[in-house]
Amino acid sequence: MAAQKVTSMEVARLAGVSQSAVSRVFTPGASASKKTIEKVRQAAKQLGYRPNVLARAVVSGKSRIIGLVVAYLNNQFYPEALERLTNTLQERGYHVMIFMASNQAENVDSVVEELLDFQVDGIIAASVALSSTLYERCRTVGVPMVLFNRAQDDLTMSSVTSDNVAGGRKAAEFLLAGGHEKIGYIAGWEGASTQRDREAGFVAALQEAGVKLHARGAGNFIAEQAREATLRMFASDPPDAVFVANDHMAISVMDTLRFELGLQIPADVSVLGYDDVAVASWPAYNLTTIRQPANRMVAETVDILLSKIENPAAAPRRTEIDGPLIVRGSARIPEGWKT
Amino acid sequence: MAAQKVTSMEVARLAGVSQSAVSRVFTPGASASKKTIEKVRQAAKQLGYRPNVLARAVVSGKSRIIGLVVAYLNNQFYPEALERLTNTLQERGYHVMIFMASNQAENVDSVVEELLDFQVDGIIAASVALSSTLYERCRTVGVPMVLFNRAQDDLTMSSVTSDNVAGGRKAAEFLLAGGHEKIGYIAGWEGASTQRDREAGFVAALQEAGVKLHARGAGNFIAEQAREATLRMFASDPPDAVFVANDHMAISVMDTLRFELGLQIPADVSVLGYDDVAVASWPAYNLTTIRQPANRMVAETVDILLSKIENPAAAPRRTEIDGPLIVRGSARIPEGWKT
DNA sequence: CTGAAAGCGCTAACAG
DNA sequence: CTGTTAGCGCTTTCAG
Repeated sequence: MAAQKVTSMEVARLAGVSQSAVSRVFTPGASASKKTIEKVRQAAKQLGYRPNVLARAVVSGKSRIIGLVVAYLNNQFYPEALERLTNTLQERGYHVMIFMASNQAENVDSVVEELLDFQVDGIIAASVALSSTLYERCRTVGVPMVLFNRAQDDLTMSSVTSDNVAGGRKAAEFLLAGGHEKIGYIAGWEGASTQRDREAGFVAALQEAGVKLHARGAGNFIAEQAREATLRMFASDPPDAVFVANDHMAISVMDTLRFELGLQIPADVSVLGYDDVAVASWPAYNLTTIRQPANRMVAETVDILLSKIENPAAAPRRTEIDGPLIVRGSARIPEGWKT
Repeated sequence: MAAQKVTSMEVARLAGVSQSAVSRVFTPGASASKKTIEKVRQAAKQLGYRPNVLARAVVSGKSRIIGLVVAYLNNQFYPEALERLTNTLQERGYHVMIFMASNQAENVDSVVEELLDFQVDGIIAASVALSSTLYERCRTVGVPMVLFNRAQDDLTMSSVTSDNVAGGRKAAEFLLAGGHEKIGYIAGWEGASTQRDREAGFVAALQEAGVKLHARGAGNFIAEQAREATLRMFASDPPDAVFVANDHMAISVMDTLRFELGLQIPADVSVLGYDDVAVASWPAYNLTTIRQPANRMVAETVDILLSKIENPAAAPRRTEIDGPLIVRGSARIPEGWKT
């Protein structure tokens, strides 16, 4: 029966070396003679010793823990991103502590405080907004943070998003090219920069073509609210095309259109989404959408965060990754549309 | 500008008390005079002090970190469970460190070792199998573990699942009552107890009715493999009903049946799933399925784990939670079927 | 390269 | 109730 909890001291005793020798053997950047390493490894294995990373963190000041704050997981984009994020960080020798937070700013703030208590080396805030005082706090404490899939006005804050304005434009151009004239928009949560940017790009492109938004509803990024907004929007003078702020809602909009209102897609109405989550490609939906390149967004997020951890003086980066329009069958395809 | 990292010592100095007094004020079970508490709180606020929970963990031996090991997040059941798990634990004052692991046992093992390095107070293994040596290791180290949505033969291992055998039976009874005669089954990953139990219950109930399985395919819990299995199964002498080991695959099966094979559901073939994830209720699928009560499963999991943490002598619990059949439209409804 | 010694930030007896 | 004194398990100078 192995001991309850083996310390470096016990290993040292068995190996006949000092405790600090043991420490060195298990510290990446340290040096020890081949013989010592051998003896220590041997003793460690025999005892089943593994360093206590918490104690290490206390003295070294590096916990190698990354705090991840995330709001909702029912939008498929997040589980996907979360999985990649965790894997990538794991590969780089970091570990993820996860915190759920609703979008209420106060909640996010208190949650980040708890996170700081764990001496996290960095924070990834996925799709949540946080107060500037809280951000300020992270900065003075010296914990870097990057916003994932959300941006804030503060230019000192690093963030990674897709190019939402450009994405919104692409949606408009596609609908316009398809000959649509009555174009509606179903918005996400108004507090989100992603929502605002997508809409801004969309409306701007419409305007440049001399078309004004035919109808607007708010779905708040919530499926049921998107359904209600759809019902309202189609009650009278319905649009012939709808751009929905994300796929999660777009799916709900399609269901409502087809199964509650008996409309054909895209014969009666075209639907466009944003994200390209897995379900968008399922034949039952076959949703035309703007892809958010989750893998690249994750890679970039991790890059920014780790380089800031390794070099606190690094300048903040605000990355916007361009995502392509994925043409499927939920929206009329303009004649001669080139891939 | 607040200091970089404030220690209890600095607070003590400012408040004019000893360092241990500060500790006491911030330790739940400790006592201090009203005056001391007041002074300390005041000084702490002024300095922006918060206790370093890592240091606390080192000395107290309690990290209040729970390690969560999870394999895949693309099956919607897991994000849902993960969200609840995290929230519940958060409310109870614990925090979740998340580890992704593929189903390869070696991978799971190494990941659990890393987890142990963080001195986690407990482990939740969601849908992964781990070697008995690793489990043994957790036990000697004194870290309780509970299996979520998976069980193992070892009776000393706590686990929480739905009643998969009963669920399998319910599926069979419903199909039988619907008058189906050629009944197929699409299996999940054979290494999973959930898969085995669902199939066992299903086949047993069929057998008792004198019906034998018409066809069997393996989908491995992976959507694409379920599609291929479906194609194979329907190539010749197709069944008139299929029970699929989980919703994730059932969705894929439905897509294949309708869009690749041009079959009507349930007119040509009935489909039954297992889990009742969110998408099952979407009108585009409207999948009849056995519900896994995620909320109750999570509550039970947390209960078992925390009681084992608080009282290490607690006996292991193996809970199987009964889940109802949710009748929707993907399978023929037997005449006079009562809810 | 190696051991001794100091110390990370905090909790937990222990006297007073 | 409070301050003093030991540590927790580990990293990191500092001599040798």
